[in-house]
Amino acid sequence: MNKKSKNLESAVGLLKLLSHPVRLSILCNLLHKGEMSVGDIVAAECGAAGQSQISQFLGKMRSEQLVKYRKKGQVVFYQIKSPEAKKVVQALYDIYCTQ
Amino acid sequence: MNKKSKNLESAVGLLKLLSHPVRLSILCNLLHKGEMSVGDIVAAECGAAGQSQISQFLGKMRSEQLVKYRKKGQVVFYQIKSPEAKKVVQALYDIYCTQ
DNA sequence: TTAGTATGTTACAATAATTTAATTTACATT
DNA sequence: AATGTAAATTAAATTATTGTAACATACTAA
Repeated sequence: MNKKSKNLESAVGLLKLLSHPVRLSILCNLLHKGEMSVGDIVAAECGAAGQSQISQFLGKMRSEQLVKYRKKGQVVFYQIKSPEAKKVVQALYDIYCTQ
Repeated sequence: MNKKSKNLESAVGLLKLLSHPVRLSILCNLLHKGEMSVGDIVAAECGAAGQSQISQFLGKMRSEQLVKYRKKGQVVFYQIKSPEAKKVVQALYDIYCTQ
């Protein structure tokens, strides 16, 4: 696989993970708050997704190295791990959420 | 629908269109060349997608206002129309294609 | 130990996206 | 008119994503 294809696939891999309103919203919240517990993440989505779906999304983003977590007691805190994800989410925020 | 949801949906709409290696590659080429004929676009993909699929992708991106076209004889030239798309593709290029 | 709370996992139905081939339309050339 | 070329359309099969419910695990507190 040449370099161009690898870059494309990396970018597309990230874009696919960002291409869901709940996942993007979670990442946007994490970007601005730094760290959130799963409970806070679920609450912040205001019913747009249930606990199970959000846990699945977090699991996927974790397995793709987009986010990392730490556990304190029974509470799990997530934050964004990927610098590329941070940059793209910030760019989207600048484009769509500042007027 | 509140403003946050609208912003999210707009961003996700764009991201979904960018989330395919051939579509992203087309947009990246258009960004840097300014304008390309469908024939040139198909050729630039080097077999990664056929004429039919590329035409379908262009049709979708046209209907979503991401690109615009002009016709000269039987040749159709495309260019990027959406400023948001330009910004995000450029951001991805900066992140993944400069070292 | 029992019960409660936080989070994760599994399985499956529903929906959407992708791929491919065949066909069609529009224009150009002989 | 007949042929060739550029691009678009349609349709069908395949594959991927999403949404939902039920269940499981891990920790906490009574």
